[in-house]
Amino acid sequence: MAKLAGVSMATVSRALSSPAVVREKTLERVQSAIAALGYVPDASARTLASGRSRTVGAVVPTLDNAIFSNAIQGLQTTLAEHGYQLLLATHNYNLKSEIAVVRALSERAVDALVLVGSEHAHETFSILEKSGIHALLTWSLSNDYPCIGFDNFEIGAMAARHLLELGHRRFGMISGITRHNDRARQRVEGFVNTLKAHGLAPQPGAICEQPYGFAGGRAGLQRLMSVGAERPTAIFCGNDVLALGCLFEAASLGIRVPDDLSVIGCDDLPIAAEIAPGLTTISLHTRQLGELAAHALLDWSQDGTIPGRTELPVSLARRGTTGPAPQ
Amino acid sequence: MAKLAGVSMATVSRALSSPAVVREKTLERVQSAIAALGYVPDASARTLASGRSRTVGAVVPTLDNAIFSNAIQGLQTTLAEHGYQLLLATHNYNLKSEIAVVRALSERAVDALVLVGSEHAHETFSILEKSGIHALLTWSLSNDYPCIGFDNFEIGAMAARHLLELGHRRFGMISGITRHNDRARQRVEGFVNTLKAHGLAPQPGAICEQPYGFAGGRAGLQRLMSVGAERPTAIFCGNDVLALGCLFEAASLGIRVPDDLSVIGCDDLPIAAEIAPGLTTISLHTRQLGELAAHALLDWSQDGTIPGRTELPVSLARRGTTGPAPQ
DNA sequence: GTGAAAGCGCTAACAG
DNA sequence: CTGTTAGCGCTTTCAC
Repeated sequence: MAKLAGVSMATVSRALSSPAVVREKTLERVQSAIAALGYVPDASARTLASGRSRTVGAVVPTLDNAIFSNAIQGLQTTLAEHGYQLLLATHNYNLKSEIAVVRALSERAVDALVLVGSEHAHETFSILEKSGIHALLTWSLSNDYPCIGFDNFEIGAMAARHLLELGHRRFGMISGITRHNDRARQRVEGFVNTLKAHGLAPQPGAICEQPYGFAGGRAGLQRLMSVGAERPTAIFCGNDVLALGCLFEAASLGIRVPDDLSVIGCDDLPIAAEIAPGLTTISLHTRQLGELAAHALLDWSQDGTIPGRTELPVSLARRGTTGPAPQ
Repeated sequence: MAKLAGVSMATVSRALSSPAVVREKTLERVQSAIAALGYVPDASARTLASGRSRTVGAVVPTLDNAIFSNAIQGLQTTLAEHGYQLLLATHNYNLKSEIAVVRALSERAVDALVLVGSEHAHETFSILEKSGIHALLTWSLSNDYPCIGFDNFEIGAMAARHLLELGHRRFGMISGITRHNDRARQRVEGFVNTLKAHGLAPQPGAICEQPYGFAGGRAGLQRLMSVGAERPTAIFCGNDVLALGCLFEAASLGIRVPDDLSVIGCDDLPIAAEIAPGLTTISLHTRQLGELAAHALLDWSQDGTIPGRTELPVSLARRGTTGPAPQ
């Protein structure tokens, strides 16, 4: 024991967790003993005895999507700065996996958990309640739980307004898979409802769901262009990767953007600014979301401050791939 | 206690960790009691008592680079399938941060740790030794530690050979920052040494280090094109993001690829296949690296099988942005 | 300010 | 196959 340095284990413990409460001289002796012995405290013992693990869990759909890995990067970095570690898990948009993963993390005695979206299995919520783990929802807004996210309905509405202002009248949308994904669903709703409000409800078949990836964006454009005479002159893509795929396919098909077709995405990935013409897209600041989430969780588990509902701003970025309606 | 279901806590423990060793009837009773009570085992207590946490740590430079987030995705998914959790940390290419983070994870009693690259601070290695934590190096190959990675020297050599075969004689390279990054450094060495072996040592100034990002690739091309008359006809970029930035800048500058300039990257990101012409690049299979690492760690901490040195294949993908030397 | 003692909830021999 | 008995290494009252 490091208390071969003349003090009791209780004092060592205090020297480590609340240095302010031990006399300066004692503190020094403890610290040099620690250095000499190469002593490393055991987190599992600390957790067991104190009930706090200084670890937070995060469950995201996948890290293959840059928006999530960026947010996790921000979350982890901020947590680490405050002595917290990150237990990370993914569920690949599978509700069962999410339940399993949340259960696994809850056993790990995480001090708090961040989830993506507001739609989760009943069981997920009940595990959280029973274990009393603080949960923070991200990306979406919720009235029932602490959350920090975007108004996804507004994102869709914003895209619609932009396109309407440019004079378009025939619209298409390439959405991500909406099943078990409230973000994707709300973007569709925001887009469609806004068009409807202008008496321009999109035709059946004009809303096309595609799996995440460039291939999805390509397939989406093919579908939307094959509906006959009433081809859309403007397409809203639920995220930038679909938008990029759509753009690549347009190039393959010889469709000029934005002359023949306007395309707008969402996320504002770094590459959106690099391609020519720059992709019109909606900025989200996902990195910041991760950092804010970290601070909210830190405050929650340290001071007991329950986070409220934080809405992050969204805004239109660039206007390269959208332009006036043809003719 | 769940042993209100008629058995001792020891039996509950066995029912959970080695179900094969308890009688079927007893097992059932325990399980229904568990379900009824909503009992959730406490991982910190299990860890403290057993000395195993069923948690592995991973330390990567950053998640903002898709190659790392892909590998982590593979690692985490595979670990979860076997009941293991992932503690994730990043260091942003900062040696001090890495030490801090490795220390933090070692306190968390991780059963094993995965690191990126073979170059680390002495202190990092000594923490690992003292704590006896199993460490697996990834991305690079090592003769001293268990590892699973790529031959980064060969990657540079492969790029050089490809360009030499196309008849190029004046070369440039846009490398990632080589300080504290053995992968980047070895790629440079492989490239340069191979050229030297053919009597075609690149001029001073032809090897240009740039920070990761599209901007780095753009700046790199500007630098290489401003060296005067002896402009390179072929450029090897240390990774695809730099290569893409280089390509974007070439487009801005009116340099035709591959007619005026050949560009080759490394990583084979999904977008490499989508842009036109497809980016010539070297495939790495980082997802697989993550999965293999998971299996290696699982075997190591469960059966004690010490992983050896695994070299993952690399190969040339596509030939869109490279072509014969001009003239 | 500091020490002594009582666990935190589980696993791991050891009997039986 | 199952119960009993010790701790795992720390935090935390409670006295001093």
